[in-house]
Amino acid sequence: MELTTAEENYLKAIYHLSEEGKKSVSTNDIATAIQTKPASVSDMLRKLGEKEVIQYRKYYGLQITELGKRLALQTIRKHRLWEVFLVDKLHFAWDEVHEVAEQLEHIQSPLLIERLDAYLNYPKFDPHGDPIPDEYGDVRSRPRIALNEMNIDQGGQIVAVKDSSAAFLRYLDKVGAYIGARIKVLDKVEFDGSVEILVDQKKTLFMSKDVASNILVLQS
Amino acid sequence: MELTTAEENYLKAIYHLSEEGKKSVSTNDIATAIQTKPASVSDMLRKLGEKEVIQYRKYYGLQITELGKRLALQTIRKHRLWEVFLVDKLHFAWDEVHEVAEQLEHIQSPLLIERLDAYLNYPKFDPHGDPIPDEYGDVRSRPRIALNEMNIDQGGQIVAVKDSSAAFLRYLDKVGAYIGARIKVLDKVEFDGSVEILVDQKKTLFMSKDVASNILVLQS
DNA sequence: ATTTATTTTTAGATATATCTAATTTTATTT
DNA sequence: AAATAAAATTAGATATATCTAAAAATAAAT
Ligand SMILES: [Mn+2]
Ligand SMILES: [Mn+2]
Ligand SMILES: [Mn+2]
Ligand SMILES: [Mn+2]
Repeated sequence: MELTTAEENYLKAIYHLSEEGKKSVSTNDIATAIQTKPASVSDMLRKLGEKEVIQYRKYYGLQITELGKRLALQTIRKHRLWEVFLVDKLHFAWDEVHEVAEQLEHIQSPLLIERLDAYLNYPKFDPHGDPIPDEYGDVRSRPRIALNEMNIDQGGQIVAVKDSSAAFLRYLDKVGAYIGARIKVLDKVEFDGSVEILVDQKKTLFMSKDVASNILVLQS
Repeated sequence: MELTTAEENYLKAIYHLSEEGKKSVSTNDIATAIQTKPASVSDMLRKLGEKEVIQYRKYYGLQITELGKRLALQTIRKHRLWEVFLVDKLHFAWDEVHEVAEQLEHIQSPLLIERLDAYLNYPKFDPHGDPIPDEYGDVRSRPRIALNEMNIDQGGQIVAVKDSSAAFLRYLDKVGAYIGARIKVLDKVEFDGSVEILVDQKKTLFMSKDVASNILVLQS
């Protein structure tokens, strides 16, 4: 069972939406995620249904199948391994890797991925803190909490970001929030949900609720 | 000016055929090289003509333009850099790299190639001894002679192979002929053009004219 | 100089992936 | 419950890339 590049992109989007969104995934959601038109999505859903990577009933949502999950996780694995390569070996910034990994994830060669994984020393997380599935699609996920949901005086370590857009990542670079940083919540503003945190026991940072909600913390 | 993957593959084939074949490149030659049908080639030639990477007159051959050469060399540069990466870093055998490089060469990212080149320490030749064009398309070519055209007692160093097929490369591995090996012609058989050579001053090897003609030597 | 053979191009299909506009189905209001 | 709004699908185009079969142009042979 081989998928085209377009099919892999759709399936990956469907997998991500299924994971987070809980309830059923809508045609419009997919169209938004993948920057295309709903008409194109309908067409593709029919094809993905025929290939049995989703279960699809017209007008009623869809459900990703076990086969679909396995294939999506394979593509995600490739995407994240390439991101590690770009950052660790080619010294890309973490906001520069996404577009390129979006292309590299479609290269077909099991040997390549096996070797790349070994070369990178079997990394468990990508530069944005997202877990890298193993070759069987198993994901070791850590219990993470959004920074805006922590209470005053609670501490932890930044382990991932929800938003991987270049704009957001560059903002984090600028204010000095990075993956691995140890943080503690100093204050929370009831009114707008913004927070004040202490980074690495030396620097205080104010951030809006919007920003904080996109930072994931492993509590200690 | 951006080319599709298919256009890049055609242009690369046309460039290679133009270089070696001397005279004009035929539709059938391209079809053979690229494993497609002449009808498909005709169609593509029209498109490549419109994009001005070749000069095309129906029924009379074609000529690659300066623009076309520049773009072809860019793709060739990418292909060969990836081959070096696969062999040097991921420990692929030299007969395993071609298919994968054929895909990787189409990844669009100037930064990626720039960084990859630096990471590999600006290699000048790929694993098959072929020169890697610089970012401006300049190729430093060495004067090379086919092994079957050398005379008895002449010596040199194997620097490249003409045929990069897995079958041929594995044969060379098996008999112990590799790029970098120092060789000397011990004997030539008039009748069938086969040769006997001394490798690294210790091992003698017999090879047919067909094999010898695909081994390129830098004479000393 | 015709005839024949070869090469190349065109015509017409098929497959993928996308779009706009129209239609259909489901969901929400009144 | 009927009317209206929203979401999803289908119809019909366009663009790329490929194929087979037919036609046209060039090259080779008699
Ligand atoms: Mn992608
Ligand atoms: Mn990532
Ligand atoms: Mn290619
Ligand atoms: Mn090569």
